[in-house]
Amino acid sequence: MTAVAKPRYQQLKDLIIGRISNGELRPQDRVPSENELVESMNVSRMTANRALRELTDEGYVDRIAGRGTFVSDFRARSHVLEVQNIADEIVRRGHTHSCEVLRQSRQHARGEIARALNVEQGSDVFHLLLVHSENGSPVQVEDRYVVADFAPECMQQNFQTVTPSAYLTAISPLQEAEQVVRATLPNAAVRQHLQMNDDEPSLVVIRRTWSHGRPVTFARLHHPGSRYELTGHYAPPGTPKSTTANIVELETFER
Amino acid sequence: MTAVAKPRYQQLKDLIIGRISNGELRPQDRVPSENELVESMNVSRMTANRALRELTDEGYVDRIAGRGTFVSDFRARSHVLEVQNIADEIVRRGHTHSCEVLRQSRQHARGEIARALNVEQGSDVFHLLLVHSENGSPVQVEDRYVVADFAPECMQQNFQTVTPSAYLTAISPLQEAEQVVRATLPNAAVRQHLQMNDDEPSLVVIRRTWSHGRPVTFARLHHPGSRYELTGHYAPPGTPKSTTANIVELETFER
DNA sequence: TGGCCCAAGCTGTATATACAACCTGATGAG
DNA sequence: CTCATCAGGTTGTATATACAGCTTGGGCCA
Repeated sequence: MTAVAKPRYQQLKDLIIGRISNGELRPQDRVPSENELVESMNVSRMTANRALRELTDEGYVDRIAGRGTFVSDFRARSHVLEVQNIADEIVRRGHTHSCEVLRQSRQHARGEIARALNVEQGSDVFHLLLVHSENGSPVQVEDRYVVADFAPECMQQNFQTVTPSAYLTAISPLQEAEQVVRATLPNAAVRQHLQMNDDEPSLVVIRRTWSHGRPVTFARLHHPGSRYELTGHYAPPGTPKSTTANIVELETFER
Repeated sequence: MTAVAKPRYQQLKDLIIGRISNGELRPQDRVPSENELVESMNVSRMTANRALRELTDEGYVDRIAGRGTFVSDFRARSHVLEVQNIADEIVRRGHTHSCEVLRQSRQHARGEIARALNVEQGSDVFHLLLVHSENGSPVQVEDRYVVADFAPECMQQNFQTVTPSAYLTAISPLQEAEQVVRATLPNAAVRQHLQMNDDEPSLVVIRRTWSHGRPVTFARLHHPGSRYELTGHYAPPGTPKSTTANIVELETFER
């Protein structure tokens, strides 16, 4: 038990992250100000300042001089996890998102599913199979497994209106993700759902997501290669924002 | 001219980043200690501490209590930009990397190349075309353009031994990157170089990289879909490292 | 009523100071 | 010669204090 006392600024951060994680503090909610933390937590203002400043850097909160500190919209944090929610992505492009639910069942985890979610073989999991469309054209087949006791209300959800990703992040913040991207020729079922040509490749994203230190969901996301691409932008934390303004859209490239 | 004075801790950071960027400070070199900065820069120790601490968070330097502050090995920083160097990746798997140079020429940037690199039409650029192999099996066709005045020695380099990525990062740290991932059917030339079947899709990564605030290189990286996948792991900066230890390899999955 | 100004509270930065923990190299005892 | 100890430098953390700049809301004045 090498339980050396954690630094006080870290204790403050853990306290606030905890309140955000368990829903006590929700996006847009006001976080105690530095001076309030000084009083209630018995620390100096510089220590409270460091805790809140680091939480800002890590995307948990936003600070506005003269107003206060507020819990970030999850949107602001999600960039850490890259593309998380295809519905948001589509809406951000100004297009309309729709979704068809092909399967929504409870079953026993077997083989690779149980291993991926790190649960016993035969444990209860939910299985979701959805097709997401952009302006009526299918762009993603979502084949997702969710650990049952993480999301007990899963069978009552209407995933046409709230995507699984949005639902899961609403239950608890997703803290860690792992993904694999592949190019494959899809099987007949996927090809049919996505209205793809016979020789069209698909871009497959296999993603596992953690919450509170354990895997909670495992998804295979199939996309038509001709109508979907993944984009990413990476910059170290200290990069001044001005440089990103120079970035030109790559979408105009034709191969 | 809204040239309000930058905060002093930021000035210190810029100063040190500048010395790293221009090669004055190289990996493993000692960075001035907090007390040295206090004396030479006329700041308080807390200000110097903040500058060095943030540079640590951003991956520029490593600090060891009792010893000092040292410029990071670039390897430690590269994770920010995700997969950068396929040779390192292959070596890390314990395999052998080899590379064939198909083209290494100077030419004038046209059309999309000039736009992507944000240079005048007709500006000088270097064009590289390489095939990377893992244990003798080709895994990547690298089709890269480099702004000429950024890397004037480019034609003298032997890219069989040092990959363009490693060469470019050695010249100057890459600070920002943008990438697009697509699944496509490759053209005949790429298919031949990668020894792919007729109906095999390829995973294409299109990447632009910035240094000192301007794009310096633009690359199209083609991979055989059956032998290559992209993997990524995302965690917010504050995540304790213990959780990552739980992560199981996904490579065992078969589709 | 409408507009202005100001006080209060907030964040952002900067300094001076203090103590603890850590590492290294020199010194000295055996 | 070998080993333990110690001094000095370094980072890590914490506090008290100060001032600047921003935002909001209330109250005053015309």
